[in-house]
Amino acid sequence: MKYIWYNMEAREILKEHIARTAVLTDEEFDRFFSCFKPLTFKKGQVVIREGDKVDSEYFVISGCLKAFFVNDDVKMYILQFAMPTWWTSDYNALYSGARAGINVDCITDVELLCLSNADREKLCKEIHQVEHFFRWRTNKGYVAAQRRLLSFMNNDAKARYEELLKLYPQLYNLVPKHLIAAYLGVSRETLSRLYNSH
Amino acid sequence: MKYIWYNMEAREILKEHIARTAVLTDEEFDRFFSCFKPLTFKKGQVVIREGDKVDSEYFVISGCLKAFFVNDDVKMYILQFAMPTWWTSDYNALYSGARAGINVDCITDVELLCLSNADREKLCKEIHQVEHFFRWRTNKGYVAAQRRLLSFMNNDAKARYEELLKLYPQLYNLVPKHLIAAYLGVSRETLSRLYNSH
DNA sequence: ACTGAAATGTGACGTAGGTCACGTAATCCT
DNA sequence: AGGATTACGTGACCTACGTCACATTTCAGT
Repeated sequence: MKYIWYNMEAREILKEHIARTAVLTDEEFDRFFSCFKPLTFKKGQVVIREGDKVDSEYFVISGCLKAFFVNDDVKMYILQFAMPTWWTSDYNALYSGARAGINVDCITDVELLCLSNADREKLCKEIHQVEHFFRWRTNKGYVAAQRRLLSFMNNDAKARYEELLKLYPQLYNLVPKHLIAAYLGVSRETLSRLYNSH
Repeated sequence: MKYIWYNMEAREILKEHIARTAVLTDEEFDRFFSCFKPLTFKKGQVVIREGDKVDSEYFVISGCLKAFFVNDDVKMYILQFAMPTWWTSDYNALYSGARAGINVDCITDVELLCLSNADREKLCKEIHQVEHFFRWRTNKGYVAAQRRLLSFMNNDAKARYEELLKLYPQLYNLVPKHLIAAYLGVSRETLSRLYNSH
C-alpha cells in the first residue's frame, strides 16, 4: 500500500536539512534529490520487517515511526523514534548486507524520502560534500547513542522517563505509553506507576 | 609524562587499518600520516580528564584504555575499552567543542597516534578518501553502539558478561574484573557471583 | 452508534541485582 | 622484604522493577 507522492515541501525540507552541514550547489542538490523516492505509509504499516533484505534508508518528512526489536519472549524494545528530519533504517543490515534484525513501522501516517544504499554510495563518491554530510550525520548519531547508553547505565526508569520528555515533549501525546515504556526499557506497568503520583 | 616515540610498525598498522576501508595513494598516505603525533602513556595515566578541552582523537597502536564516566555517587561506567586499531576520545566533546564529560585513561602501558580535530577536518577536505574512511569508521561505531544498547535492554547481567567474553576474550585476563563489571553496568559483587557458579 | 480491540490503571507477589560489611588474596612501591 | 594499596569473594539484607491478573477507559472499523 505504498504509493508515490510529491510535494514541493519535501524538497525544501531536505534541502534545508542538508544545508546545516554541507554546502551543495543547486545542480548538486538537484542530482542529490533526484535519487530520493517519495513514499507514504498509513499508521501501522511496516516499512522494514525482520528478515527482509534492506537496501534503503529513509528520511522522515512528516509523521512518526519506530525502529524496534522483538525478542523470543515477544517483548519489544524500541531503538529509535523517528521524527521529521530524522533518518531511519536497520543500519546494521543496510551496511552489512545482512537480513533485517529489527522492524520499522509507522506510529502515525508518514511521508518518507527513500534513498538506496547504492545511490548513497554513488552520491558520496560523486559529490564530496555529500560524503561530508553523511559523515556528520552518523557522527551525531553515534554521540547520541553513547549518551543514551550512559543514561541507561546511570539513571533509573523515572530519570530516563523525565529525560525523554524533556528532550522530546511532542512524544507525550503522540505515541502510546506502552511504546514509551518499550523505549525506556521498563514494563508498561512500571511506567504507569511512575507518573501516577509517587 | 607523555613523550614522543616513533616506530615503523605504527605507520604500517595505521596504513593497514585505513586500507580496509579507503584507497589512498602513497603520497596521500604520507600526508595523512604526517598529521598524527605519536604518544606513549604508562599504565594508569590519564589521556582525557573530565573538564578538559578536547581537541584530538587517538588511534591505539598497543595497550588498552578505558573511556568512562563517573557519576555524583562516584560510580564508574565504562563506555568503551579501546584496544589496538581502535579509536578513542570523548567524541561528544570533540565534535561539539564542549568540555570533556568523560575520562579516558590507560589500563596498561599504551602507544597512541594522536590526530587533532582540526587536522582531521583538513584531511577530510583535502582527500576525499579520508572523508570516506571516517564516515565508515563512525558508521560501524554507530551500529556497535546500537547493538550494545539492545543488549542492555534485552539481556541480563550474565548474558551480557558471556557476550562480552565471547566478543573480546583477551579482556578476561587483561583488565580487572571490577572494570568488566563497570562496562557491563553491574556491581562487582554481582559479577563475582555470576561466574563463581550459580 | 455499536462492538471488539487496544491502551491504561492498579493490586499482590516474585526476583535480579544493589548495598553494606567484612574477610582473604594478589600487586605495587620504596 | 614488608607495608600498603588494590583486587576479589561471600553472606545478609534491601529495593526497583518485572510478572500476572483483572478492571476500566479509549479508540478504530463497520
